[in-house]
Amino acid sequence: MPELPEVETVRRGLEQLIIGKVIKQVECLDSPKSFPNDPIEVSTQLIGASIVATRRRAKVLLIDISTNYTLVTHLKMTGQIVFVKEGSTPPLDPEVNSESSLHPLKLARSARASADDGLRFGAGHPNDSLIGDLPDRSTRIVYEFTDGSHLYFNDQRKFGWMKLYPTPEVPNIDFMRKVGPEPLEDSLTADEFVARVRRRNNTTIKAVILDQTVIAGVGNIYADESLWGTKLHPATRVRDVSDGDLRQLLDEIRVVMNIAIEKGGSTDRNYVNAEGKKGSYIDFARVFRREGLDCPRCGTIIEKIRVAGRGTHVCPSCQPPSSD
DNA sequence: CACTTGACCTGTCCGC
DNA sequence: TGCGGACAGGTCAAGT
Repeated sequence: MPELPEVETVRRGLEQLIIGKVIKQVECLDSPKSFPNDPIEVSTQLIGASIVATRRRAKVLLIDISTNYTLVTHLKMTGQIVFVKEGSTPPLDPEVNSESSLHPLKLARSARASADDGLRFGAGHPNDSLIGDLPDRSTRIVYEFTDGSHLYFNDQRKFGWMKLYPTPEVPNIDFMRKVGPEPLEDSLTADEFVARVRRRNNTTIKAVILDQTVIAGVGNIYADESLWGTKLHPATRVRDVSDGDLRQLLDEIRVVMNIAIEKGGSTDRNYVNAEGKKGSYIDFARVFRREGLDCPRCGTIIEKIRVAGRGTHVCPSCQPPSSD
């Protein structure tokens, strides 16, 4: 699901693909929730304007427009932003939106997941003629640029949203005011991280690092991965975690996120980058979605439990539960 | 106030 | 084969 590394991958892709392009038309194919702005304001501020920059804060993507407005986007769980060149076949990996019949685990573990796409292609999709074609059933908003290329905002589950704000107002958006520091910026020191986590001494360590007001951008995948790296059980209360372990946890968050950005993010089910391609971090994951498989560190079978209301993956040997 | 749970959605998988 | 229910998880609102 789009967490910090996935959103950053999309941002970098868009930076190469849409800077300078001029918007010719905007079409909203869905309820106002996907695009709750006044349509007249949207067309006034967007039509004829050009894309000047792409930014990211936490899991929020920011696309700056020449009219001093910014498209603020949250992909939530199943959102995608896909760029398609004029006249080119849309590159969206067909199995991503067509919900292949394969179990995600088998998909993730398949050594050559892409090699047999062709077979799954015809067999799995309900409508072969629409395979990989955009817009599709999940498309919410379509931007057409003057050169004939398109940008699609897709979201199967409609949790995501895209909203237009005057650029100077972006820092005043409620979420932006409350969100915690960026984990990959040097300005976040280990001391500050420990202090922020310690404010929530009575809850579980996993719930705390998922809290966007404590630290930005950590979601379920990288929470499980970084806790495994620190050998901390996700249900451990913060008060039972040492300062040293908290410092190491920040290091692990940084390590897994940097690797994930290198790998182009994690595609569990729906995530694709700005060119419609899947990320490969999931193949390097050490616990996430690996229940029933061997822990890569000690060989113990990885278990799936529930912590902070989320599916949670742990090695019961490396990450023993605290006695509490 | 601190913390947990449910709602928002759609599609898939599993058991009966 | 069909059907109901559990599940997936980012964030906010409501509840304890």
